[in-house]
Amino acid sequence: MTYKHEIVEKKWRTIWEKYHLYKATDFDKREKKYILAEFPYPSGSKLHVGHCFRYTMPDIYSRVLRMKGYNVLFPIGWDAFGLPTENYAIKTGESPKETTKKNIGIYREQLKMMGYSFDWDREVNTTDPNYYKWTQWIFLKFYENGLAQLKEEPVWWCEDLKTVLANEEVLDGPDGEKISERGGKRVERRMMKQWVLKITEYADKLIEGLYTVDYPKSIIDAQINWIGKSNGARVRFLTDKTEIPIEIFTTRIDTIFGATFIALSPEYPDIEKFIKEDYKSQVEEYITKAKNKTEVERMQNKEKTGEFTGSYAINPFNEEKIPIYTADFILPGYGTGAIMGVPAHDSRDYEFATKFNIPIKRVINPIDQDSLQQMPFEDDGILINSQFYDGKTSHDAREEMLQWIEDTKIGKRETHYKLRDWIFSRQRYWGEPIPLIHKKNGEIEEVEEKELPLELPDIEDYKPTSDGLSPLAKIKDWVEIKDENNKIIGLRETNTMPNWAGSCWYYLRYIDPKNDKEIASKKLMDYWLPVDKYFGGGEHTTLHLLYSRFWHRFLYDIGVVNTQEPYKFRRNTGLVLGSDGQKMSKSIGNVINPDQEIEKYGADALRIYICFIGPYDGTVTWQEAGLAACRKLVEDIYTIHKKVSDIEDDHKIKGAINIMVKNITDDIEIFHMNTAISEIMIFINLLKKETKVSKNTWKIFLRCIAPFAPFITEELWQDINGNKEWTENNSIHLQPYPEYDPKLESKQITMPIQINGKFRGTIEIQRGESEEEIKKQIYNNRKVSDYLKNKNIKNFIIIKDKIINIVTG
RNA sequence: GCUGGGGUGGCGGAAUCGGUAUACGCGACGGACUUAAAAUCCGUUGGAGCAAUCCAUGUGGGUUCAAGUCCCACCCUCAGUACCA
Repeated sequence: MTYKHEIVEKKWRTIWEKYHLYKATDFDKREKKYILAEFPYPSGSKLHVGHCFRYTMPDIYSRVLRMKGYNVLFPIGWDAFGLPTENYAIKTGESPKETTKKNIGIYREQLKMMGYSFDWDREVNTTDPNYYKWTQWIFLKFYENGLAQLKEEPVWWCEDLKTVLANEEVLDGPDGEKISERGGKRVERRMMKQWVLKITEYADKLIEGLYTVDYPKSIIDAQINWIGKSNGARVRFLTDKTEIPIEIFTTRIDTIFGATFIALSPEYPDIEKFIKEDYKSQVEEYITKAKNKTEVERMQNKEKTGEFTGSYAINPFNEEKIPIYTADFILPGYGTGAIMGVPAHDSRDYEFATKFNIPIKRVINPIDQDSLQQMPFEDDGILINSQFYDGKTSHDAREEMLQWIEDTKIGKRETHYKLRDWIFSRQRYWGEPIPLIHKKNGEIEEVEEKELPLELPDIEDYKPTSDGLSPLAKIKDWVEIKDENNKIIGLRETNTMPNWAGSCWYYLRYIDPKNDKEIASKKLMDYWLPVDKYFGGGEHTTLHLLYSRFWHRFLYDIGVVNTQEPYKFRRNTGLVLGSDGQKMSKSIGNVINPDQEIEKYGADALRIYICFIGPYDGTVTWQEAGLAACRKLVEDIYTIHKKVSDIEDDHKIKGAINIMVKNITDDIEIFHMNTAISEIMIFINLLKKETKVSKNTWKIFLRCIAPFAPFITEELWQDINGNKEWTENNSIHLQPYPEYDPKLESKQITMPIQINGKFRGTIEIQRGESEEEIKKQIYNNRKVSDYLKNKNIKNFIIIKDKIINIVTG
C-alpha cells in the first residue's frame, strides 16, 4: 500500500496546532535564536512556490535549532498595506479591508499546509489598527526629532498609480525610461510638497553599521553604493562679476590646476547674472529647453550639450581666467550644481571640452610613467603643471590643498551623498494615515498619543486622482477638525504612508505582539534582539533592508531598542523559474501552485524537493520530475520502515549513519539543504539493499530528517516507539537532534595514490599509518607498482589520511 | 562604463584547507517482470579508443609534488547601478 500523505499530514497539522508545538518562550533559560524570513504580502493570487522557497529552508533551520535545545523564535505575519490590494478593490468594489482579511485566510491555510513551524501566537498584520498605532507612533518620534519634514522638491510622480514614489521605488525600464517598482508604470518629475524622512542624516551611521553585520558582500556594496558617500571640497571661484562667486564641489581638488572651464546646471540659482548680453538669447533658449526636457530625455541623450555664458571665473590656485558654461549634464540636486571642468582627468569634462574646443591641460601623470598616457587619465598619480604642488602624489596634494583652502577661507572640506531623503507620503488610500493636523494658523500639530491609532476611515471611493491629493481628502468630516462651536480649527494630513512603513519594524512587534502600552516591552526586546538570521529577497537591498536599518538605528538613538543593527546576519532568497526557464507569470502560464503539488505529492515531498532544487540564493528551475523523485524518496522511507526490526546494529550501517549525521549537520549550518537531501538519498539507497534495519538506526534516521519531512517522520516515530497517544513530550520535533560520534569513524581508510599528479589507484590503510607501511602497501599493489618500475623516485609526498603523490624522475 | 555573482556531462547541480572532478537527482540506453504497456526492480551512462591509454571544469598564460579551487590577462553571461563631479 502506498503512503497516504493526505491523511497523515492533515492529522499532524491539526494536533501540532492544537498544542502550539512551536511556540517561543519569553525569557527562557535556553539560549535564544531569532530566525526571520520576510513576511508575505497577501495579494489576490495565492501563495506561490517562490514563497515556499523562501520559507522552507529557514523552517528546517529553525526546527534543527529547536531540536538542538535552543529557544527559537520563528514568527510570521502579513505585510498587507499597499497598492495591489487597493487596485483590486477599485476593480472589484470589495473593500481593501475585506480583501486583505480573505487573502490572509488563504495564505495562512497554505503556509500551514506546508508544515512550517511558525509560532502562530505571534502573528502580526500591518493593517491592524493595533499594529499601525505603533507605526504612527514611530512616525511621530521622527517628527519630534526633526527627522520628518514637509519639503518642496522634485519628486517622482506616477500618473498611472497617481501617487509620488520614493527614489528607491523607481527603476530603469527596458528602454532606459524610469518606471515604478510596483507595476512597472512610467514616472515623471514633478515639483511637489511632500513629507520626507531624513534618512540622509543617517547616511554615515548606515554605512558604519554595515561593518558590524554578516551580510553578503553584494548587499554591503550595493548599500554603500546607493548611499554614495564622497568626500571632497567646496571651492569658491571669483568671477569677473566679482560680487557673485561660484562655489563648486569636487572630490579631485588635486586636479584643480587643470581646470579649464566652469559648468553650471541650467537650474543654477542666479545663473542669469552670469549671462552676458551678447549671449543672452542662445543661453536662455538652452536653459528653457533643458528645463522642459524630462529627466529621461536629458539622460537618454548622452551627448554633451551646453552654452557659453560670456562670463569668466578666476581659479583661486593660479589666477587663471576660465570660461563659465551652462550644461545639462550638471545635475541641480547634487553638490552645488556647479563643477570645475578638468578635461584631462575626467571623462565627462573631456567629452565636453573636445566638443567646445576648450583647452585640455594635463596636471597628473601616472605613477607608472612608461604606460602610454591616454586622455582622459582619471586615476591618482603625480602632480605636474601645478606650481608648488608639482611632484607630490594626488593623495598628499589633496590633503595640502584642502588645508590651504580652509586656511585662506576660499573653501572647505565637504561630504556629499547620492542618497536622497525618503519621500514618505503617498496620495493613496490603503496605507497608514499620517497622524498630523494642519492648524488654521499654519502650524502643524501631532495627533495625541492617547488618540492613536488614528484609524483609516472606511470610504466608498478609493480611486486616486491626478490632483496630487489622497482619496482621504474627499471625506470632509474626517479631515475637518472642529471646535465646540463647529468652527473648523484644523485639517488632517490626508496623505498616507508608503507600503514600506509597516515592514520597517515588524520584527520588533513579533517580540511582543499584543502589547498595548509600547511597541514592545524593553525587557523582551533586550532578550530577543537582534534577529540572528534574516532571509529575504535581493530586490529589497536598497528598499526594505535599508529603510528598516534606518528606523532601527533611529529607535536605538532615542533609546527604544538596545542594538544598533536589527539583523545580525542576512542571506538572500533566490528565484524559482518555471520549467521553461522563464520567470513564472500568469500570462505565460508557467506558474506552479503549491496547493496542487501538495495534493499530488504531499508537503513532505514538496519541502524536500524545494531543498533539493538548488542553492538557497540561486536562480533555480522548477522540474516536475525532480519533485516526483522526492516523492519516491518519501515512499522509500515509508517502505523501509516496514523492514525495521529488533536486530543488532550492523557495523557498516552504523558507520554510514554516523557520516550522514555529520554531513547533514554541517550542510544545515551553512544552509546547503540541497546537499543535505543528497546525503539522505545516499543513506536510503544503502538501506534499500538491506533486508532488515535496526530500530536504533531507524530512530536516529527519523530524527535526523524530521526537520525536512515533519509529517511522515512524526507518523513513523510514533509508530516505532509504540506510543499509544501523542504528547508534546513524545513528539519527534522536540527530541534531541542526533549527534555525530567521532569515535565511530572507521579506522580503515582508502588512500588515493597519484603518480606525477595523476590518479593511479588506491590502497587500504589504517588511519595514521606509518610511512614505511604505506610504501610497502604501494609496492604490493600491482597496478600502482607497475608505474614505478625502472623509475627513480624523486619525491614521495604523503598528506596524512588524504592522498599520496609520488614524483618520478 | 562601474559594482557584485556565475561559466563544471544531454539537463538540474556536487566538490571545507589546493588533495580520487562530475556526489545526488533527472534524462537516456540495456535487462527482468508482463500477452503488451504503465508502474516497479536490476545494471550502464563525461568524451575518444578494441585496448593499454589519452583528453576534459569558458579561453590563454603562471605558481605548485598536486589547480574547478590560488595569481595575471581575456571572452561570455546574470543581477544591481549609472552624467553623483
